[in-house]
Amino acid sequence: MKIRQNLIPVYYRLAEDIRLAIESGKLKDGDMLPTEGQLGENYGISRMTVRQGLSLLAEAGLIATVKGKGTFVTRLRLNKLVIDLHQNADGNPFRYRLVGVKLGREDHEAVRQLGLTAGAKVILLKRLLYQNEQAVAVEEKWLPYLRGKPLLETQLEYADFPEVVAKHQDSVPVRNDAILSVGSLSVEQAALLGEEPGSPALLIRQVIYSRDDQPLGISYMVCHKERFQLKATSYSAISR
Amino acid sequence: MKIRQNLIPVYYRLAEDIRLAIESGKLKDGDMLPTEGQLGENYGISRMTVRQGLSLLAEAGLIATVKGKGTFVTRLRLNKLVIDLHQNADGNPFRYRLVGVKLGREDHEAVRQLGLTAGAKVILLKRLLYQNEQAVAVEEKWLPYLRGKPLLETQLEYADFPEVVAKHQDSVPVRNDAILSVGSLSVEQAALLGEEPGSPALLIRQVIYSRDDQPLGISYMVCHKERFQLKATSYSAISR
DNA sequence: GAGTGGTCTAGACCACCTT
DNA sequence: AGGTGGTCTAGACCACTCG
Repeated sequence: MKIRQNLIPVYYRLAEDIRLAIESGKLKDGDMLPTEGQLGENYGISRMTVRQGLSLLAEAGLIATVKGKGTFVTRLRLNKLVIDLHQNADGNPFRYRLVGVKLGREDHEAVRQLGLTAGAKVILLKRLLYQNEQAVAVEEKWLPYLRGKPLLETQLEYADFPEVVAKHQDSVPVRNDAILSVGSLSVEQAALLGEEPGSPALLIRQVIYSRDDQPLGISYMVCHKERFQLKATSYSAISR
Repeated sequence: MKIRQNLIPVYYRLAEDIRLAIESGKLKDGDMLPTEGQLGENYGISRMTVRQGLSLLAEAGLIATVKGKGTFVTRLRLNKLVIDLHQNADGNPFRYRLVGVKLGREDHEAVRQLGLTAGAKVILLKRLLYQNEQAVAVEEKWLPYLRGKPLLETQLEYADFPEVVAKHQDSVPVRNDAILSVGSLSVEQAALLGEEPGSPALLIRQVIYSRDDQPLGISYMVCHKERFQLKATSYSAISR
């Protein structure tokens, strides 16, 4: 005879119990949890179900399992932060406006980094990022030109950089490496943002790679230093 | 009679097979995978084992399961990037050097944000971040003063901000919110970094919270614009 | 009602660690 | 040798979706 609480899975409640014990300080960094068998007995559930609960905590970085030894509380890694390039620090998403498309053999650092054979054509896209009718950043993207893979206007107005690359390429994008730094506005960028040329700006340089580490696209974002702030957080909830 | 390949778990090979199918383009965004039952038959394994493999892919963001409908390929979310404040863009970790400790009732934006009662004491720590014998950033940290929770010199020289907070506080730090922006060097900061006062710099403002959203510490990092670049990546491998 | 993923069981054997 | 987590089974019932 079994009584089943359908609303909340048992493994989830186990995970919540342990999470609260950790966050309240009852379980401290390095402490060993009861063994999976013991937890199963305590909750009257099978070991596989215990493991399902513990896997949630491990995913969130709250515990670490060591084969042959046990399961231990780990201090949260709060140095690892997640940024979402979709949105500004206030949580609002961006609008895009295309301000230029060029097709040809540009001479630019990005073109060389795309690793193209000499004379290959590249596409250069310039977009303005808007928020509340105000320009907040300029984005310049380089993509290798592929015949039979037209760029659709709608994509260019709405899709973000990884999405544009995904739609335009045959290869599947699997990685995006970015570097954040500080630079200054070019004359053209300053005009688009309504700022003084040379004034400081946040730079975000993205390179999107395929599985075999071929660069599929490069993006330079130049962000207005007051209107664009990047938010990053360590937040990692346990789900389900 | 069973033949067991001990080196690589079956669920892992299942996950790798599907991952390669996705990354090579054989399975496209939105495609439905075979059902869990079918995959189990194909590989001659039980459904729970299939699910274990699929959970790896779901964790990495390659697939999404929908109850009652099926399992579907999802385009990787390459907008979400992870930054590691432990290290510079070149992958080398930092060294810290304490350049000042103050205990008292400071008047600063950070103190108000700590939500302390009027007149409560705060600790102000100033550290220099070094790399290859070169100062790359200045860090200023505010913590509420707690009696009986001394700050150890060794921690201050080696631990990063979340670790210092964890050691000094009774409450458990559970979240770190950061904002990245562009600012300029104060006279003191410029002197420490050997730069001109007022020259642009990357600002990283971190606030560490407890479970009940109490701020436990605030950190301002001011980074030399050539010597300090932040690396961010979307990379998410499947493990085990 | 048929098909799907979600939860859960009560076992089994294995690999690893400690004593 | 005994304890731990890691892998895996062959079922079961549930909740959800769709025709």
